[in-house]
Amino acid sequence: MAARGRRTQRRNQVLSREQIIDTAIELLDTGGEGALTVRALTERLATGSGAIYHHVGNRDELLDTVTETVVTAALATKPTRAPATPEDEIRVVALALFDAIAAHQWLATRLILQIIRNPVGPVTVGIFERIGRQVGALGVPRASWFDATSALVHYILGAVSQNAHIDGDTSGVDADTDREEFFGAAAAAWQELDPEAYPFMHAIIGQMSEHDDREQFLTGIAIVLDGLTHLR
Amino acid sequence: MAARGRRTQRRNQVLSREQIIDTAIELLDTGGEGALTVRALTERLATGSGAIYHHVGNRDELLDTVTETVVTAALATKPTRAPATPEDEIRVVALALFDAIAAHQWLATRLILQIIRNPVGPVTVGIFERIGRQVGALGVPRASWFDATSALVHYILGAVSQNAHIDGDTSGVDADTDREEFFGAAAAAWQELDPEAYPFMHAIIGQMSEHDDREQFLTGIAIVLDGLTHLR
DNA sequence: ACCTGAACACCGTTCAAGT
DNA sequence: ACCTGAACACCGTTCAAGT
Repeated sequence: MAARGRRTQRRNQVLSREQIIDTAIELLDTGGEGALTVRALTERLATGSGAIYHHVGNRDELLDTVTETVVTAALATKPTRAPATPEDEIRVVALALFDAIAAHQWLATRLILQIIRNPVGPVTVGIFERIGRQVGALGVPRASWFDATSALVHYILGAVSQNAHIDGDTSGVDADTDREEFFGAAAAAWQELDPEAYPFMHAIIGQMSEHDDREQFLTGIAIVLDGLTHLR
Repeated sequence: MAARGRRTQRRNQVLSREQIIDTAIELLDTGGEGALTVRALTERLATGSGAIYHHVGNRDELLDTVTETVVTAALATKPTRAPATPEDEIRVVALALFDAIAAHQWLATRLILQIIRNPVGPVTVGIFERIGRQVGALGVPRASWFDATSALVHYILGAVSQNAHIDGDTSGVDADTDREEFFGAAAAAWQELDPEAYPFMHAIIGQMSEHDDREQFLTGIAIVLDGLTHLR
């Protein structure tokens, strides 16, 4: 937002960091990580590669910035109804991440990568702080705050990543391989498994084809929250 | 193992799939994903690129195969003492994955990527089946098996991924940036945060620098297991 | 300060040719 | 069947040169 004021100050700046970030997101959403090339950026933005490097320094840095932008935006959107309980607020944050990854399939891997590489970065810290506050309000004793928050965050990120479905590189085929088809194929593949070697898989095929990702995600959160109450 | 018999049959096969996989793991462990190039492989194995493509078809396929190999091996190692309870067995599986990722930092992202892209692959199915059986033994009602197992697996994979620490590309600096230094830096970074904006982060700095990853991981599992009992 | 675009080093992958 | 290695198309990144 500070940059917006600057733009007019600096008269006619042709290319801006925000523009690069925005087109990068477009490219990523359309064709996955493989589609974000410096050349594709220069083409869309009608510039030279040097111009891009002048603004973002690095492809990897750009990817991190983009991830940060998307996650921050997701966490910032206010829910329609103000959350009434700490549990509600945790669900709001969790679902925001869930939806962000559903909207941007490339985000799952990038988010994890960023958290691994930069555990003190704004993304990690932002999520932790947001969830952590509720853990206190939940009645978890102070000595267990870190453990409790870690458990929640780890679950959320794990679940959310697994739910990214569909190829990260959407280059190959139709992007309309939609969820029904997807789960149908999965159920069919499970059916193929040797029932002697995989009795459990066979036992849950029915639940698999009926289940709803979002609901299952919320059930998982409920399970973890429930476990947290015993830390009291 | 079937291939070993074939090796003698086919007389003097110079290059084998296993060899390629093994050197790939070496390269990955040493220098991260960036170090696994076809050229590096041809050099170490003293062949041409065509030879490698004759055996593995694809860099990406190789990466998947390697991931599968490492995960399968990790899941196959028998614990010193046979697990007595379903909870024990779950911990055994979870810690096996934990240790595998600690030993191969590149594994975290690759594992997630594989699970996203191929949710019916042997890796995903293997982990699910292994954990799922215990969930039944735990007394979770059949109708909740899928939800319960998902919660556990998602937590495990989330937690385990976050604990990969240190750069995926170990190219840049010394790989000996060891954990003490790492957590020291993290704690210091948290200290820098604005206490007004990040009260929770400040509240847990102490726990952060004292905590043990492995123990925290087990605590998390205990929390989820505890939550599962309420599904009865 | 901001941008251009040629040049460089390095990729994954293919393929005609060899054994 | 298995391997060689040159060739191709495509990367990210740099940098002298322009405005």
